Amino acid sequence: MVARFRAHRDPREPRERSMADETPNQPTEPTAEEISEQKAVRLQKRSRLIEEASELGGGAYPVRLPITTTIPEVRDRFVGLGVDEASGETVGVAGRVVHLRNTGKLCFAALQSGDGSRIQAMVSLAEVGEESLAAWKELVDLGDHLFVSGEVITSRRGELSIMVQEWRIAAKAILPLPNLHNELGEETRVRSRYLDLIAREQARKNVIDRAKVNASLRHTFAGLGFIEVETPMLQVMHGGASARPFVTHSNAFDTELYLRIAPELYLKRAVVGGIERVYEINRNFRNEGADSTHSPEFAMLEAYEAYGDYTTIADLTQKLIQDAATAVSGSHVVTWADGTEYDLGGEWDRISMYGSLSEAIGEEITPETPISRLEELADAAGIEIDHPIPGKFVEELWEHHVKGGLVRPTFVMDFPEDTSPLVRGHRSIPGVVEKWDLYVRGFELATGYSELVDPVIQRERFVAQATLAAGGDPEAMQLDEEFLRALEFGMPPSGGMGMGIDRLLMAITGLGIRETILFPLVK
RNA sequence: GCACCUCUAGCUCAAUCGGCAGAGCAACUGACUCUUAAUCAGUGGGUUCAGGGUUCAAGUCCCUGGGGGUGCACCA
Repeated sequence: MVARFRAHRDPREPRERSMADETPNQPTEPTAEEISEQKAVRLQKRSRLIEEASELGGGAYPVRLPITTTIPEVRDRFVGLGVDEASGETVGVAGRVVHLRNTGKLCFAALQSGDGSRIQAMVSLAEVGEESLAAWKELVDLGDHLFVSGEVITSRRGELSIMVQEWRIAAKAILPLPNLHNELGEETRVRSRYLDLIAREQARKNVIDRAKVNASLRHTFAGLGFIEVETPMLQVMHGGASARPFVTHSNAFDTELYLRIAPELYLKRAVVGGIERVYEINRNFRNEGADSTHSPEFAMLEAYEAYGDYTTIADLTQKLIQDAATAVSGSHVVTWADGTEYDLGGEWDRISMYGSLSEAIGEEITPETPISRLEELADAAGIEIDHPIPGKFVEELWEHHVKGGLVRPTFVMDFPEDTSPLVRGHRSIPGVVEKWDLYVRGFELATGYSELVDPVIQRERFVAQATLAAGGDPEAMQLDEEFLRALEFGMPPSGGMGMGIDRLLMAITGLGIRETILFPLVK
């Protein structure tokens, strides 16, 4: 039997078999022994459907079906139907077979649509006749897409059903669906996300929530007069962040190109050009480690607001996130996948890094605190630091003493100057810069600045970075002469912000990063 | 990069001390006009991730490589 259908399926097979002896390393079609029993059976059914297309109507993969409505619509419309009632209305719907019970003269199938809603199809000998019923039993498998038309009724058990008058295979599945009663293993969920989407409500919800968040962000921006732009992802030189880039090659220009690590330098050019409220939502690529909160490619939001500063951009960030939370859960209180409720509402705390650290250790720490004292405090806390500069000690001490205690969303403001060389100095406090990090759910969700717009200082700092790059630091920025030239024409004072979209989803849904990405990179 | 855990049927998982490789669902044959993880009778299905080693005997122990996960380090 297997040999018979294979002749239909693959006419090249005899040739390949003879070639296999001469070139055993060439990839060949799987032999009959390599195809699983279940796949072989389904391939036979597929062949039969195609051969007998005229009799059965449509074959295995019809191009068009007389669909009149959707499964969720039917469920909605006939919600009031009682038990063992007939509606008198005929519909035609399609869905994937996720449950199948064939008894002697009455067969049942549950059809599932893409949103996960289901409806039962009942195939009765009395309605369709012997031939159609027999064909149903022989040809319909779990996992097939099926079209049915018939009257909407409820079964004796009260299940909303379609009493089938006509049915057709809408698309024959030749691989068996996974067992829907157990969750897929974690690896299969990620590698075969399409199966995860069929099997798991949460997987479908994740996709929809992400779309809601993206739509909400754009809606909020639009309401505030921000313009969305798209800037280069292939860049001649990488800049705007400290990170290792992916390198690729352009045949047309015969040059190395970098996948961008940040859109910052282009968005600032846009601000120079007069697009005073500008943002981009797109992918960044960083050739670094991957773990539960880092992905090599990740969606990033960057926004710049001319005549704003790091406080106005913090206001904007809070509104963007609160609106997104509302779009997903209907309020500022979100419910994570584990059932925890998390409140993103209200005005978020804005604490200063030095102030909160001082409070936590009961000792006044300022940019003037001598490095010897910082070293003692680090030793006491068991912190080791590779490149001992005062700001690094302050940041590490802050992470050790304060970070873990942040539960509510919190802006941590005013960072040490020596660890943030590319940020504008604070307007009134020497030694610190106008930068904040937003912590939500214990991780850094966004970062904002009063942007450095002085072209002379920017050039000095770029030169310093370029010196590092020349010295072999793979993360140091290159000197972007074109960007500096743009700044020299004058960039208005601006607030700027960057936020990881994947992390925003994590904050709203409580999921790991691989769950928030539909198709995460896997080897 | 380092350490630990893990990989078995289409899917989810068992397999005691190294001793015949199993279950549920799925599949196949048959019965059943209200099933919905149906029931009943019967049947088939395995390169135990790959390669090497130890042993009378390896899913199990050892080595090398690969995939996945977790922690640490690095990193925004």
